[in-house]
Amino acid sequence: MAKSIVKELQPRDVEILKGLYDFRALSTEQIMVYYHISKWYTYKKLSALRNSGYIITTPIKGYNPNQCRQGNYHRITETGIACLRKQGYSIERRAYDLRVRIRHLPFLFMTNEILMTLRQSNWEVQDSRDAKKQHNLNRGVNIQGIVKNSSDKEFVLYSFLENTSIKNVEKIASEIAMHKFRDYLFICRGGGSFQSIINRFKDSDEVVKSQSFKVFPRGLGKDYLTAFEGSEKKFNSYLEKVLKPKLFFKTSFKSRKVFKGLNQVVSHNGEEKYLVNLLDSDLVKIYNIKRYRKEDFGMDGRKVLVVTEPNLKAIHQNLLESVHHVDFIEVTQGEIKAAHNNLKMEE
DNA sequence: TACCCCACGCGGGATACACT
DNA sequence: AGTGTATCCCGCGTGGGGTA
Repeated sequence: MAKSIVKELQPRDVEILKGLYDFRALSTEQIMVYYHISKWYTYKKLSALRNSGYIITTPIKGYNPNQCRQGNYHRITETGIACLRKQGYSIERRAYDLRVRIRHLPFLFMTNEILMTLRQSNWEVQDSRDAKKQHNLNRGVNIQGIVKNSSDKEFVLYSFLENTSIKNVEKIASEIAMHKFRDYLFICRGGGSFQSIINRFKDSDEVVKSQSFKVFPRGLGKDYLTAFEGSEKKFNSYLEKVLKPKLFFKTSFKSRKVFKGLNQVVSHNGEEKYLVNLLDSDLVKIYNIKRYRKEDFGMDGRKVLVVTEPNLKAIHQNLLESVHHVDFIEVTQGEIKAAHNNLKMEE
């Protein structure tokens, strides 16, 4: 049978080519999910694009360590780029500039997955190259991208696979010490790297100098960031909705002293407490809670009510073990995901 | 022609078992 | 125990059949 080629370029074909140009490499699955194409038609579409010379396909190796067939990934060719140019896109890079080193591929896949997921909800994303270019950063820095939510807050993104070397973490620490950003987002694929990031940065100078320093396991990160866009306001209104009447937010309250990071008072089971949402495992928040000392609590009288996730609770408790005036409430990842779907339905 | 779906083939790690 | 061989299993993706 003759090989199928692209007869008429569809809008979606162009989008796929644009995606490959932006993200440099995408797996079959990523294309399938991101462009909402049925499984088998994705294969068909991709093979037509391939046969027409727009893309080049290579098997993935080393991404899923315990699986032999890990699927293919695709990159755009010079022909594909010419095609984009014809469609009116301003194109600066050549196919040669978009090639990916094999060792780098797993990192790229993971980061792309995050960037694409965020771009689908209300985030603006910049990949590492764009981010470095715009902020005049050395091309060797490990920044994986910069993401901006709907309230224009910008986070610097770092992502990690299962394990990460001490050397790598230290390199990132020195980058953070050096540059001027204040908000950070760390996304970790495995518990190993999650724990190493937490251990390295808890109570560190880097955290003290930051406004936020959020550390997520990959799945929770994707669900949380798409559901609430990293906005405490959106999260708070969700929380109030699901927990009423047990919990509601106080708009006016008196304090003899203002404690940094403790600016949200709630009434929980009839008791006034400071609410801190730790679903993002923000190390700045943890630092602030720890500075609310026993004497402060004695004077103020409000406990801290921490929102945690069942799988992270032990870690959070451990981080806060020196603080005794803390209560926990749990929100599961599943509930976050469901909240997101519900919000989508309402739109 | 664009799109969707199913059956099956394929590759190779994992596992089980036999043999030395 | 260590090595060789057969089989299973899993998930990817092609070929072909189908619909609007």
